Amino acid sequence: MKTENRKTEIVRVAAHLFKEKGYSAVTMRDLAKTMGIKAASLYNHIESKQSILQDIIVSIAEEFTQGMSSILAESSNSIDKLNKIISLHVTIASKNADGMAALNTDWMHLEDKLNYYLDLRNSYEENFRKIIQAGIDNNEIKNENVEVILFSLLSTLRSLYLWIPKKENLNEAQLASSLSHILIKGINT
Amino acid sequence: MKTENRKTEIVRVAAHLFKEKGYSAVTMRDLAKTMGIKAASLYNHIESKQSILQDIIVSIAEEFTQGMSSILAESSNSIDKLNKIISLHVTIASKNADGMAALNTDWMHLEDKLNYYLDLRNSYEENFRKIIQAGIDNNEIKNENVEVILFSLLSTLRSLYLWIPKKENLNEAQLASSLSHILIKGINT
DNA sequence: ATTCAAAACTAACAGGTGTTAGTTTTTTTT
DNA sequence: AAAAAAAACTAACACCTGTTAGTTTTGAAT
Repeated sequence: MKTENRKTEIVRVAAHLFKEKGYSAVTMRDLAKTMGIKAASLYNHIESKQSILQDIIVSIAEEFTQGMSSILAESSNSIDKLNKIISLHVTIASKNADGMAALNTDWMHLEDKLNYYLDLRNSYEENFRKIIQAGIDNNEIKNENVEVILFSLLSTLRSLYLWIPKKENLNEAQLASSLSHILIKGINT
Repeated sequence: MKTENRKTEIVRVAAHLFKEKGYSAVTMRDLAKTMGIKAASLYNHIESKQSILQDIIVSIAEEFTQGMSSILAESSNSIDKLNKIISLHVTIASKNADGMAALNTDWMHLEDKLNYYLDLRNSYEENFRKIIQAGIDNNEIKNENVEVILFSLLSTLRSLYLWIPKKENLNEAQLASSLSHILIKGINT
């Protein structure tokens, strides 16, 4: 059973460096040194620096897209959907905090895949917005400005990657539950 | 009356470029081209690229520190203090969204001033934490995990710079009010 | 033991980086 | 109009950047 091949390891280490200094400030020589090899050797495994960023961001973006798709397919009410979105973010950020950092702060350095990423992100936000609006329409959610609610929720959820690695004494279920109370009880009736 | 000297203009333009691509990805030649001059000419006005980042981040960090200090000096209750913190963030993010971007995403590229910045940030967070804890202690705020409340509020407030420039149809007072309802009504009793 | 592929290496490239030195042009002050 | 100050310029530096080409080492399969 092949567990983690060299390429996957490189991408994982790169994501960790990207989180600390950002994509542009991490050189291929930095990455190579952390891997214990020379920069040129990286190219036996990866195509380019850019392809590493693509791997990191696209895989996570697609994970969110698929998660949102599952949530929409379920016939639960709006608050249930929001709770599942919260869990989705907690799960992904817990599993891949480094990758989430790249997605949040380095997406603008995507080249070929930039438009693809932006399309996924816009779709995600639009679905999120519709869930909130539906909740307002059927009195599950207070009649506040939809954009402010969306922004407030997404800001918190998108920042989880910064915070989860520092608080290891809280497990995923506890965190999701606590966030649900704080975020949802604030906007429901 | 001297309005804006050349150095201030350079720092302002730099902050705008930093917001779009990040500190590391913006070159002095990029900055010079945007200013309509040659890169070497920048050095008649500024000391170094690093000094531009310092100017941007330190001035904002000190603005927050001073704002927090004023809020603490007032003898209002915890919810009042939180509302004033929200207004502080809305005001600063509205006035200087580009600078907020640098503070949020490029602080790790500070060299000499890194520790000073981190000290200010830690103090700010600690004061914020104490306000929340005091609110819990005297029953103004629900007895939820303080760290999760702090993280949730700060995440939203720190992300304002991303969002304010896109929604120009909402004025500062309306935004602060709307945020207060959404963020505070969720955590008070 | 030999073969073969995976993964490392050295050396180098073409162009980009922040910054300095010295000079010329432009603007302001007298 | 002359002098002084501010702000631009050209040219160059020492080093760093991602990446390629060609070669050697390593480790597993035959």
